[in-house]
Amino acid sequence: MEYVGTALAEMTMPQISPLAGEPIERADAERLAGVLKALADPARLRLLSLIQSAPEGEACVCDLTAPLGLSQPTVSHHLRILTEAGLLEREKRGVWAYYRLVPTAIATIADLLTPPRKRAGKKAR
Amino acid sequence: MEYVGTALAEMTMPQISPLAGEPIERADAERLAGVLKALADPARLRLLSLIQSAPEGEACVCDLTAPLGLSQPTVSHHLRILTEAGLLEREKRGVWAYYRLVPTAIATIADLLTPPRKRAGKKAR
DNA sequence: CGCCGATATGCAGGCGAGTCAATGCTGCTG
DNA sequence: CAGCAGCATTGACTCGCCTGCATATCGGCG
Repeated sequence: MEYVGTALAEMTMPQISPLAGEPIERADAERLAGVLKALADPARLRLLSLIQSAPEGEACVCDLTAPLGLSQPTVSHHLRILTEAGLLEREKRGVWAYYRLVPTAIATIADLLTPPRKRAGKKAR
Repeated sequence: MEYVGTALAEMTMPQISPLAGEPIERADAERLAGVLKALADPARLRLLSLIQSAPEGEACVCDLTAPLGLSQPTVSHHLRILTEAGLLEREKRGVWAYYRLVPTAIATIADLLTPPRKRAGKKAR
């Protein structure tokens, strides 16, 4: 399979109703739930954390299996889910596959959750 | 079973390592994943949205089954999960059970996800 | 005090998710 | 070019979760 299009990208542009104001639609709820589901796993949260705190902000699979205590296929599986959710990006250099965080992806999710009340400090969205 | 103690409450006080900086511990990852798992469901997202946008910011089960298109036991089940996750609070008045959002619960989750970089605008927590 | 309405709980079926072992694929390296 | 190392994919197993039906519980009303 080749990459079905980063659920986050679909929701970051067309403003998905954040968890505030009007009741959200079914489709919006399902898309937001989809991205949250990608986050809602201990192994994947640790993967994001590990990658982000890695030397260059990037890491390859072989660096991640040990700290997680999971098999290489399993780690690869989780990385795939995070990538398809739009949270990670993959770059293959030689034999290694380097993963890094998509810059504003997680912040976008946080913004979708946070009610608009009192958010004067930030750029007006 | 009677209410095992609002996973969010356990993580909001003792500063759970947010998804930034140091690699997060297994226990932290599991607790954060637990709360996110409560959020990562279309029906529950819609419940939160419906309750929040209800007249007094509160709603009883009988008002929620119809818009969701789910049976009453199922709605009750989801409300229970959200309550145990620390996202909702329940108040029983007469025959009805009114649910409302725990004020800063969702914002707390958003803060745990957002990296600390460039968060000058907000109060220094 | 007995019935009815609003919720909560138990139980069961079905589907999706996490994990690993085995295997295939690709690009280095000797 | 033959062998090896790093990753991805497949298949199978298990477990947890969403949902509905049936039932128990609790409060109000006639």
